[in-house]
Amino acid sequence: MPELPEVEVSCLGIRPHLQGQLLQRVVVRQRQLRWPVPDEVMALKDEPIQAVSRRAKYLLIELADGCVLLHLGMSGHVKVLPRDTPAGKHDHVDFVLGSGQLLRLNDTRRFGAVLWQGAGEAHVLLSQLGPEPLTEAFNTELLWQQCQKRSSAIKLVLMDNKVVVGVGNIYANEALFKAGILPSRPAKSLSVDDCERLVQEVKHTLAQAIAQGGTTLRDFSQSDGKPGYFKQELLVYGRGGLPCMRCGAQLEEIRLGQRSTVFCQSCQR
DNA sequence: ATATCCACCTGGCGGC
DNA sequence: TGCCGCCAGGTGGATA
Repeated sequence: MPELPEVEVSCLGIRPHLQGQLLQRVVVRQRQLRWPVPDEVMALKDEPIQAVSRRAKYLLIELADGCVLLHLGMSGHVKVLPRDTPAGKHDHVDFVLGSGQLLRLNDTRRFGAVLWQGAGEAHVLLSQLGPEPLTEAFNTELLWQQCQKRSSAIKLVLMDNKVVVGVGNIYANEALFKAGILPSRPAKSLSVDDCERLVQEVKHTLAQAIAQGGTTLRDFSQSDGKPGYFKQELLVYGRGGLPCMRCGAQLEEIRLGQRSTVFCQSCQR
């Protein structure tokens, strides 16, 4: 479920419920996520929440002495619920708020994580990350320079979070299709023009998905806001073997870096 | 440094 | 129905 747009929409959704509230305590039912939930987080007591933000696919809950980092992995999601809501399967962690509500992390596959970053420190997992895709820091020049250094397929470069964060498998497929670039093209072979189109389509696709998610996933305090998502907008992802929406040719499906990759032989070069 | 592959975990689906 | 293999939105880490 979570690519960058879902994380951003989650961030926007939970922020009004968390910001300015007291984080009274943290209830951990399953400590073993991708890494064990750190002691510092387990021990939190009556900490005012100063802000809620996002970096890459991490949600940041900012406190006075540091920051709780949440990563949703492949199957995680967060919800704001009344405090007395019974916990169900895979409801691993609750952040109990002074408002009478709680923020609940549910993660079936447990690839997600809860981490701690002390005030003034940069968590090692965050310190190596590339620019945010929706900022000016991610631009044609940067992508082109990164591509010059790489012999691997452009799709892999696009999904490398040292190059740019937040471009997962769905949106890599989509953006490459819209930019008319074959996913398997060696990154080195991209022209400045190719990079310009690609940067533009990455930004456009992510922004559009956020806008859609924002309309379907508005209320995080309800039991479920499971989105109609962005699914109806997908042009290639999940459509291998089906006709290209643009030219009608049969879409190809291959594996690239062990990830499913779909493209149109005639629309992408 | 870079590229490749594996691992982590649960559940849903198609095929037999 | 039941069992089996395969696949899934991520990404750190081991290995060559």
